[in-house]
Parts: sequence; C-alpha cells; structure tokens
Amino acid sequence: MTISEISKKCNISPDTLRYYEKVGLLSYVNRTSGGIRNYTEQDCAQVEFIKCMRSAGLSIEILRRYFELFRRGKRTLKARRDLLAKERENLQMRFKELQDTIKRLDYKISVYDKALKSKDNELKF
Amino acid sequence: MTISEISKKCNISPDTLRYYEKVGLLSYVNRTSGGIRNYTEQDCAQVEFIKCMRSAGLSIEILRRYFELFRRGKRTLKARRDLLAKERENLQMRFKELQDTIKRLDYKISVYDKALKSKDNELKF
DNA sequence: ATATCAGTTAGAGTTAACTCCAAGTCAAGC
DNA sequence: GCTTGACTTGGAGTTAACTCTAACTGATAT
Repeated sequence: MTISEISKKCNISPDTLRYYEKVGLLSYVNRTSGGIRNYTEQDCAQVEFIKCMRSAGLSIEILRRYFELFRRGKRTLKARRDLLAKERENLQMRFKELQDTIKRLDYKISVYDKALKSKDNELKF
Repeated sequence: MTISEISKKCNISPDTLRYYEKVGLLSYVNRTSGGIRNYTEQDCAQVEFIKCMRSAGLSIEILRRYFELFRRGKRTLKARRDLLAKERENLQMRFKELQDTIKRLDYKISVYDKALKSKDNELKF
C-alpha cells in the first residue's frame, strides 16, 4: 500500500503518517527499491490503533513510549501492559467528568427552555 | 476578591484569568479605584463554568461566542440555548467514542495478561 | 520617604500536533 | 529522451491555549 492508499483507507493525511513515523509511532515502514513507503495491513491496523488512542486524548509522547517499549521486545510486556492500564484509568476519570459535564449542560439547557417559555427571564451567564 | 484569591479558589492561574478576560470570556470584571481587578462570587461561578467546559473540550472560541451572545442581551436566549445544545451533542458523541476506546483498552490489557501468563507470546503491537 | 509587594500592561515565548513548502527523485506513458 | 505525477526529504509555518517577561504603578509597613 502506498502512502496515499493508506491515507485514504485510514482517513489520515500523508503528512501526518510521515510525521508519526518521524517521531517513532510507526517505525520501520517497508520501502520499495525506489525508496517509496510500502505499508502492510499490519501497519494499517497500527495506524487505526494510534488514531483511536489519539482521538481519546492519549498524547503522541505516551504512544511514542509505548512503541519504544515494543521495539525493546518481549521483556517489556509488563511495562507495556502497565502503561496501557494507567492510560485506561486516566480515560476512566475523563469519562466520568464528561458524564457530569453533559448532565450540567442538560440542566443549563432546561433552564434556558424555561426562560424561553416565560419570555421575561435572563440568566446569570 | 483579588486575582490571586480567585486564582487559588478556582485553581486557575492569574495569567490565564487575564487571558480569558482579554479574549472575551470574562468581560467587564470590576476594578478598584487603583485599577485592580475585583472579582465577585458571580465571576467565580462563571470561571468554574468555563473551567468545566474547557476540560470537557469546548474551545475558547466557542465559549467566546457564547459570552458574546450574552452581552447582546435577552434577544439571544434562543441562540445561546442552541449553541449549548449543539455542544452537548458533540460531547455525547465523544462520550460514546471514549466508552468504546476504554473497552478496546480493556480488551488489549486482557490480551497482555494472557501473554504474561503463558510466558512466551508476543503481540503484534 | 522609601522599600516591598501584589497588582497592572503589552507583547514575546512556549508546547503539542500537525501542516505546508521547496527542491529533488523515480517510474510510466508518449 | 522528455514530461507527468506521485513520491521523497529537511525544515519552516501554523494554530490553540496558555505562560512568561519587562517595565511600571499604587497601597502599605517601617
């Protein structure tokens, strides 16, 4: 798969793919004899994983650390597991916060709806 | 309340408070005769609201728009309600995504735990 | 009256994560 | 052999959201 093919397939720009490679999220992408990147299905799955974690809020730096551990081989299994478990806990916290914020917005919207009905209230902010 | 007092109370830096004022999130903060900001409880509640929305991911720009509508008075009630409702929907989507990502991490962690037990598996990434 | 200290401003600097650009290369079609 | 078009690189530019700096001011304690 060329860079533009995986770009379309994974909906991520070629520039971003090269950037991810440069900073260590996608190491050792195969090349053709002419020096052109040749992505595998496995690379594609990894890109999907990165995209998913990025959109949940994991930083490039955390993911870089994760893949760096990977490159060091099997003896880092435990460290990788623990890194993921820690990030999972962070997400769990953000999940609860998000839930509360949605509730807060729901309440605020209901206050707006009341004000709109009664036609003469203003809110504090 | 001086800036350092509200800073401690709301756990937000004085620089950030001045920045929020500059970009239009906190307009018309009262001043003493000497020109020093004098925050009210109401300002404090507004700062808490901003903090909550910011940490859920709402941008400064969206919040700026919200408070700008506010300044235009009662006739923008509906527009403000709709702005909040739209952001609420965005958060709802991110909430679901986050839930899926947490599940995905749980699965991945369980795969790690299996690999750690069997002592000889490596994962793909 | 002077030193101290918390506040003020405008504007510069920082960070993360891209995103763009210019100059060059390579394979394929005419 | 030449053009075209997709690729390559290193490095510069962008954006959001702060964060810091320098120079200044005004109230309070000695």
